[in-house]
Amino acid sequence: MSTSSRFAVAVHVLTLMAWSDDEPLKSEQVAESVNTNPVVIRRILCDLAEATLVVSQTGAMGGSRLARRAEEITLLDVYQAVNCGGVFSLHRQHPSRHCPVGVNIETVMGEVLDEVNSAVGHVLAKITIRDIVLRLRPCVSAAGNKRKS
Amino acid sequence: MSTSSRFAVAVHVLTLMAWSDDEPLKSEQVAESVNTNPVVIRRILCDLAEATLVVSQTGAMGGSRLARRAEEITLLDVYQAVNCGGVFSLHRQHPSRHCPVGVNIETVMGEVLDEVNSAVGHVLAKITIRDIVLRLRPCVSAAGNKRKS
DNA sequence: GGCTTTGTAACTAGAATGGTTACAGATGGA
DNA sequence: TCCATCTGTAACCATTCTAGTTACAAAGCC
Repeated sequence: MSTSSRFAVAVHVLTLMAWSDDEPLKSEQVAESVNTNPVVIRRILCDLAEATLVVSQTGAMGGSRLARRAEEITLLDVYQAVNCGGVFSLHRQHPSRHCPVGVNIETVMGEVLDEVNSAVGHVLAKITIRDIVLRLRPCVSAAGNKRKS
Repeated sequence: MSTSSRFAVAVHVLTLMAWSDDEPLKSEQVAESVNTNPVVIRRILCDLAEATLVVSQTGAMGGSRLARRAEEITLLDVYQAVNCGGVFSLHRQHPSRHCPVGVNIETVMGEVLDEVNSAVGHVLAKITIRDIVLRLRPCVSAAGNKRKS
């Protein structure tokens, strides 16, 4: 019943960069949009940089920008970059080896976990950061239309 | 990067009951196979009972058994019964409402979360406790063959 | 009535998450 | 060359979650 919000924030960050069209963003600007601390953002940016999804530059006038085009970054790339573990966890303690169920349940549930994770990956691989930007725009235009009426 | 093992344990428990063919199991017996404390098991059994997947009886000679046949309990039933939350979490703090991305990213990521959760459900709905028992047996026979050679 | 077992509350230890401060190192510009 | 700026990262803290544990009331069989 607990997962981290790192994935959602990472997508948010990349979407901001796609939105801001190649202009480097400072961690403080991003933090303001996400409503958190700049260090939290920089930690996530480090993960994204390791996966070559963003490029960061230190120093004055530095910041981070996308390392690829928005349509070439899938949510699966992001999911793997921030390494949020699997959908569920296996047993903490190994079950009894003297029980016919206990001795093999970990293997079987491991297979189930693989199937589930694979299904998640399949969904995420079909969605790119560009798609997220496009899904965002209708909301923005709707707001614009409201003002007009 | 953290989920609970409640789902894996719940499947383990139900599989034990399917294996033991309608003979009521005490929480202490189950705890021995899972290698944990009986109270941990009883807590999970309460969730499973609320979802009418098991029936428990207090008192001497009490215990728990399946409320339906093993082939009529899917892993999706179990997943929902132990309510392990979704695959990932949305933002802890709401993003800035003054940013065109921040103001709508929660909605969009909520939709993505729904898609992913739905894919997980689709996989889990196809696997029953009976299937888990069947997946277990080859391992057991393999162990038997080893002793024979 | 007495023994057994579940249901549940209360407390604890340990881990994970995110927030915060602090600072070294890189970078660009005056 | 010096300074202001920004990232990368360590260290620490508060909060939350998980599961382990003890304890006990209530239910149910013999």
